[in-house]
Amino acid sequence: MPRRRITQTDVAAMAGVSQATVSFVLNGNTPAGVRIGEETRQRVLDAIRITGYTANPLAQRLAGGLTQILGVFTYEATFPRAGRDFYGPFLVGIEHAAERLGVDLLLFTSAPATGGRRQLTRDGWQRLGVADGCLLLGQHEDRGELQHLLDTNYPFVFIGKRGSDGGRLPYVGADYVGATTRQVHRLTALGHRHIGYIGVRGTDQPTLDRVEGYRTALKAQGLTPSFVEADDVAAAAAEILARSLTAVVVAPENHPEELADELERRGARVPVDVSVLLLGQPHHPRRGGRRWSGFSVPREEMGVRALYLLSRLVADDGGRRDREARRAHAVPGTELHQLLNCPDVEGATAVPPPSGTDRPARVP
Amino acid sequence: MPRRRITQTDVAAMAGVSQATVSFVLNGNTPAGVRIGEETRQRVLDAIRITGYTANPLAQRLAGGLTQILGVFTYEATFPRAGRDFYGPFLVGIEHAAERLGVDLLLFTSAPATGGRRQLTRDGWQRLGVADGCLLLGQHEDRGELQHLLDTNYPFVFIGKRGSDGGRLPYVGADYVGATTRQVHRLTALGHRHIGYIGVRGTDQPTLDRVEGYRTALKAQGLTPSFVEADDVAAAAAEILARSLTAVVVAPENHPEELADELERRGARVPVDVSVLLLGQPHHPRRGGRRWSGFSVPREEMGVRALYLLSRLVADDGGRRDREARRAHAVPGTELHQLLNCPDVEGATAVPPPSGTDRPARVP
DNA sequence: GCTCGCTAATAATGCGTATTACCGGATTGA
DNA sequence: TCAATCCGGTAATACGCATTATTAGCGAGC
Repeated sequence: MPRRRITQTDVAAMAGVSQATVSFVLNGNTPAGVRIGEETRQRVLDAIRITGYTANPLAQRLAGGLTQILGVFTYEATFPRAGRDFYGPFLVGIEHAAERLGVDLLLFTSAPATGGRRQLTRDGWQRLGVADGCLLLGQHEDRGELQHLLDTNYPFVFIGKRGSDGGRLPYVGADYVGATTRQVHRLTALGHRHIGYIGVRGTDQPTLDRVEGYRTALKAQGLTPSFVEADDVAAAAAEILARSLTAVVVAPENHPEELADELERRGARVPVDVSVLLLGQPHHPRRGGRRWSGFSVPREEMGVRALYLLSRLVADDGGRRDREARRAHAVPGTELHQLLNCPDVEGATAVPPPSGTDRPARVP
Repeated sequence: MPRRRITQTDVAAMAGVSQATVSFVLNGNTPAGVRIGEETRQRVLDAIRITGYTANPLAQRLAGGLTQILGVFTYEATFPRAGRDFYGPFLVGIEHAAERLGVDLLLFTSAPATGGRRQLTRDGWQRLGVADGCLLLGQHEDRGELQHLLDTNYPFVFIGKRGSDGGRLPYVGADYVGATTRQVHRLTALGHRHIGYIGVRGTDQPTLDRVEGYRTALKAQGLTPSFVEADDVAAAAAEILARSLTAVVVAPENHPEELADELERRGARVPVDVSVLLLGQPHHPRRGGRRWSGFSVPREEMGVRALYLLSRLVADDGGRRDREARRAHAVPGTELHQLLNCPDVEGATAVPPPSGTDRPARVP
């Protein structure tokens, strides 16, 4: 009952040629010494049309070709059962790009999860091989794994800026430094002089970048940084008031909602007494919650760009010929390291400081 | 530079045996006539451990095995750029199940989209072959495509009940009939006697089921159905008031939010004057919008069950031996047709009818 | 007559695995 | 002693495709 699928051999039989001829016609390739007459070519093409033949991606790959499948590996669950949907927006972009590229997406959901984090173990390496290349999303990174990726020359692209040894790791990231800098400038333009940074200074790249942006912007304005590294919101709020800060910037993972609540509980209105700029989108938008001012991370666009970049890396790698002519002229949008702009979000949590504390820098 | 991956031949060389022996040891299979000594077996296993060998899924599949990849085909974009995220909840469940099954997911994003709908054309058939089986999500269905699926004996499972010719199509659906029936009973229990059904009666399965549930429940109560098939909310609202309905049931795609607004604009308060039960989750939950009463579709659970079912179909199909002993005792949770319960949502849009119109059926 | 050079293909091989067919030596049965 | 049986494996092949090496035919030039 399960009738075999049409193969090149079937097509060949129908056209009265050899399987190899069919392969040549399909690929348009006539590698040095092989010629196919126009008449035969047409016969083959007709046979293909009639039988509705399509290549078997697996066999192609096994024979050294490409599957037209691109992989997506997430270090955490791609679609979390609980908690915020972090990867969703990326996938929207990734899928869109995949559609345009005519490529299927392979989600590596089988990777063994150790302690909630997926590992790219040896078991996983073989599975990667099904795809022509792979997108890596998530903060976690394992030196050994990355080295192996580089060693085997397997095409991959990180989503999210890679700082350490970033030179060799292709990525598409968000410009947290620039965006954070701009947020501080928004505040100083409103007249703020005492601007704090809320949150523990972790070692993940986004945090490092936010801190750098904050530092840079304050220095440019001749102001002194004020880091509030409290463990809980209550302590943070107390510290903000103790230091008489009129504005703070805070990353989404540092509980801005709760912080604002805590501030108001202590009599400081947001934003009238304290402006709050959010360095990214809120994690758990509340129903009827605040409309945060700050910036947004272009996740969808990152997904698109990352897949395009990956696609190009695959193409470069797949076409083993003429390696030199490659980066003769860099194709725009396919640089190995891309930092996308994070557009400002107007919102409603940034206003001039209360009079009597700071003064607007310039009165219109 | 791109060092070859470890193959069975490499392992064989290290263990001093033939490639075939390695294959036998790996599969535990000793197909009638082949015997492997315990000592050799251990040597092979050691070699596997040392080299970190893992099977290449492509080669396995090509040789008639399984890839441990399951496909997901959506007739519309899986992750829509705009509009509601319909498939998301399903994917949460699907991914979770995939993780447990140790299986990767292949998203068929490359299928050519004609007029916004993906087609499963001949071009797609070959690509399907990469996966051991496939999940189909979306309302659209093409007779020819389905017939082909059945003919080729390719394992697949629909998400969403399949009515027409449903007998042969495996699916995991939601019990819209039962859930809708229950909603009407909720209303009658509150004392409503004039209950309308809002929305054009489409031919898609969920709508058919909702209408059936509505009909059944009303008949059981000795009440007469009242279908409001207006094109726009204004007309619908007018009709509701003209017919003096005290409660309506409405599917999420029929703009319940706008309908409620329109009713209140005309002086009828929701739910005081008109109770509204939502037959499913709202499509575009508003910030600070109503907390709808009604039921919810267990999409996540549907995803889980569907993938489990698919996995079983694949296993049945893959183990070509002893076909008969198969459904000797049906494994629970793997019936070919599954209808999942849609739990009630309490909400705040269902109250007893205003006194003077209807009376509570029973006063406590 | 024989080689050279060109056209138009085909035969053969490899990719990594599963599987079938076969084989060589040792032990047993008569 | 010779065949039958059993043990422990190997060789060969197929899967569907890409690619390299090779072949057959034919007209021209020496």
